[in-house]
Amino acid sequence: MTTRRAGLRERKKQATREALREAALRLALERGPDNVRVDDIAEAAGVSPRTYNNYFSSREEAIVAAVTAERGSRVAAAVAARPADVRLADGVLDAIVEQYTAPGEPGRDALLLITTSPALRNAFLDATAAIEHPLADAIDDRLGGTDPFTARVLAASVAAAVHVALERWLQQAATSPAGGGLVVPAGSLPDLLRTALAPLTPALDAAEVRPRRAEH
Amino acid sequence: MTTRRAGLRERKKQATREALREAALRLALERGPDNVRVDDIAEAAGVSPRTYNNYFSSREEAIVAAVTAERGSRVAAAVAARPADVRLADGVLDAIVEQYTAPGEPGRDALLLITTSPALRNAFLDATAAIEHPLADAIDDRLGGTDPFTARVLAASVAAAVHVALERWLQQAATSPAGGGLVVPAGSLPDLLRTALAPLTPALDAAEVRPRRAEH
DNA sequence: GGCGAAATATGCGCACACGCAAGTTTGGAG
DNA sequence: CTCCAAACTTGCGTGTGCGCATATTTCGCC
Repeated sequence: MTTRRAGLRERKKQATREALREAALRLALERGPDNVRVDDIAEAAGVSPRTYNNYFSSREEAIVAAVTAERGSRVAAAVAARPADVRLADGVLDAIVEQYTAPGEPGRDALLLITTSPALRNAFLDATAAIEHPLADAIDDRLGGTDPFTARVLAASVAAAVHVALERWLQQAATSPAGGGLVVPAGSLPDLLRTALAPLTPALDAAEVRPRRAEH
Repeated sequence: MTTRRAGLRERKKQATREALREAALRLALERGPDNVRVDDIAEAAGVSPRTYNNYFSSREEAIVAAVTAERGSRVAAAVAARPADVRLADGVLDAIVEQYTAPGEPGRDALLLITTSPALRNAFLDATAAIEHPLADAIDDRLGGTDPFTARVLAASVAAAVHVALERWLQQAATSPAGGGLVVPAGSLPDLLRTALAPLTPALDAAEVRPRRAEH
């Protein structure tokens, strides 16, 4: 068929996964997050309720996934795409900021929706952990012969910093419900991300400069 | 009464919380983790099943809490107790290693139990997040006039590194009994913690040396 | 010492997450 | 083409997490 690589199976899986994401987000947007049951999402996607939980382990996960899907691989690709002569810290920072400031077309009102419900906020924050493994691989590639464990720790730290930044962002986004204006004027997300990642710069630099064993 | 501080309410809360922890761990040890229902734990602690979920939000949390309780405040206190002239990085590292290598009397077989069940492993790893806030406060105290946000990020990174170390430790603890194929260097938990925290040393040093605003 | 407000404990009900054991589909080997 | 094994889906049953309304306990205050 039109598919090049062997994998009709895999295509179907990705299709249902995306169908579930889209259905979950659409229903949550048009009815509000609390008026959507998993059965509704499953039905809208044309699968059994049980199958839903084979793809997502919580009700909020599918909604959030519509926004955060592929964020991990995107960040990893962005890091890998930086020219080899830029500092690792800069590359990582730019890649992160780039991915988190380009929510694309469908993401604007979706993010507003997420701000609404505490459960969705937590799910959104948890989704940050998904960048850890791809980012670890990307960092490991950059560091060449260094211990992969170090890359792993650095990636986890970056993810943790992003988590803190997003937490702060959501927090002040929720606390500023003044006029009800959907616009969140306060500290911009890029600034928050830069500020949160700044303290890690020395660690990333050190890992890059000293490719040998850590220290005695 | 014998209580000094105002708080009979608080005392009772702590009492039931500890009763739940202890009951959960005891039952899990004598019957195996899968043969313990929340109703059993609640009954053993003398409270309603509903009340259990006012204290712990999952079945595993109580069992794990019996081992990890107060770990956050312990770490924070240990950091605060270091003499003022030692480097922050060293202080944090020593405090962490100290707390995670002194599981005390009741912890040995409990940790073995946790190794058994994947659900318990995850709960144990999630419990690592509890050190973030206390540690952030402790680091903030050390850094004096610096931006608290930086301390927050550093604490989150440390917690993430500890998480990675524990993950690796549990993983090889679970894989080792079966043939022990791929044995990794640095088998002991203290070594793993030191190795995981080492890459963050430059970040902690930099935060300590430059107490003024971040940059630019 | 007693009283009103706040915090906590409990019962009820619902939706959810997931293990298990079928049925159903896919990919490949002969 | 056929058939088998592996992967995926589905229905069922159970235990669980938690919102809500209510009863009970604790605290501050006079």
